[in-house]
Amino acid sequence: MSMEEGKQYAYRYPRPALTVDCIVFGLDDEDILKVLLIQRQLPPYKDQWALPGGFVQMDESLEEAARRELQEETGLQDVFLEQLYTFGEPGRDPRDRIVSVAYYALINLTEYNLQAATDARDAAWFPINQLPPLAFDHPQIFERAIARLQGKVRYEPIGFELLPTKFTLTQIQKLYETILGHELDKRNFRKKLLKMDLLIPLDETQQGVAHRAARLYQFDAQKYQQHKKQGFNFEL
Amino acid sequence: MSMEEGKQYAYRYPRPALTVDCIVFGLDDEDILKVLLIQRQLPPYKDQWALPGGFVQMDESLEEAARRELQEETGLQDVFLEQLYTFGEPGRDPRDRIVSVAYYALINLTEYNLQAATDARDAAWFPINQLPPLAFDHPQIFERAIARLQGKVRYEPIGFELLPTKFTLTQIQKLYETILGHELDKRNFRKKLLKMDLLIPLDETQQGVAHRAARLYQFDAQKYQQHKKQGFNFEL
DNA sequence: TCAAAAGTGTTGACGGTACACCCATGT
DNA sequence: ACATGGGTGTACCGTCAACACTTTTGA
Repeated sequence: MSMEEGKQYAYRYPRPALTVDCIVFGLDDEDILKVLLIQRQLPPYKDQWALPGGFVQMDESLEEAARRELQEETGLQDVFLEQLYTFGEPGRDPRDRIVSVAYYALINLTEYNLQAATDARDAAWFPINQLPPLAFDHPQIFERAIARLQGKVRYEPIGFELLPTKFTLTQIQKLYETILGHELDKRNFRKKLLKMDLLIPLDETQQGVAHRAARLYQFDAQKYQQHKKQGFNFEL
Repeated sequence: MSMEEGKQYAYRYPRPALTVDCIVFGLDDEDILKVLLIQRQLPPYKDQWALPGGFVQMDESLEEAARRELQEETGLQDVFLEQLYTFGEPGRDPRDRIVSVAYYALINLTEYNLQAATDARDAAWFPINQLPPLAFDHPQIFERAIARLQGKVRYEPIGFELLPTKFTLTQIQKLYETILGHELDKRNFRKKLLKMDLLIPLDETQQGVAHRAARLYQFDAQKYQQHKKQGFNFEL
């Protein structure tokens, strides 16, 4: 069918509803990787947990819709947000034909005020390996998000989006171990990471630990952009 | 906005139309990488070239819609098909709000009868670096498809989907050179590829060439699946 | 002084890259 | 015999993986 015929078809026939769903990853104070879920208050799947999401409005782009949802749920703006995949099996919502464009977001929970999200009686953060049963096809969406995250942290420095601006090398190593699901060699990891020349060592150490305090670092996003233009490839 | 509120919203307010667009890559007799385009017969963008596509029906999944379109345009079934990205800027179609889920397909043009596609007065294959001006935001869709292809051929053996079942090593090298946009060293390329043990060398050579005939090989998809399960990673 | 994590180098194996010539075939 | 691509091996270098002990700090 050509687009022209299709256009007329579109007038005559019903259209699927279009939503966005967000998989919001956050790293908490204890360096645990968590996902934001909403407890449903109405059927179907009443009282079950689900990904935050909502309908796309006629005058906003898909990404704008996702950012709006995110803003409404967490109060956060300017976070890392990327389209993940579009889910459209006819039976995925029992009420109606609903196609959902999934986005995933990376935020760091330590530095911002997320009371709005965490205080809300119907929203909560769950460790990624202790999720409750999820509504709809949200388990599949979550699986795909994890897979994307695992793939992408290896060749793009998106892990830093989850960390506070100042972090220790151990923090980022633990984060990578959590995301990738296996342990990494400390010396090799540090060597590789530091050699990339993307971290600014600070004259500051972590505070309040009962052992030698680790040096803090900052990710140099500007330098990364420069290097990238010159063909440099981040890889861990 | 929660899903529940959204549901009611969905009843009261208009929905975007939902289409699929297909970027169909094919390798022709002369090992040129081409894309299938359709010439539009109605405004907007009348007489311009566009990606094949059409509206998603209420009872079919997104991938089913893409396969149906593909079947209608090329007559082909069981081809490699993967979701690429969903495009939903409000202004991308001047007539109406249309959100399009893009898929890309890989087919080999040498072995199948594509008269249906090529004979059609309004469909034609264009070399990927000699495209005519495209309608709508199709240039962006195409760009993203190329980028995906470039990324994916490096770590998944999808290049073979474009080749005939029997091919020479030079053929696949040229294909990689075309997709990646730079030349590769012949000896190193062969060494790496053959070491993976995924190619079955045949007792057959190419025919009708005015020089020494090259050996033909076949991709061993079954062996690839086995290796993959055991943690093997294709990489070129 | 103990516990707990920070920090630091070397070696051997492997894989990547660069590179040039002879061979087989058809015209 | 010539033109055209087919086919092959080696040497160097950089990167990765494995591995253990000393240092600092707070309790």
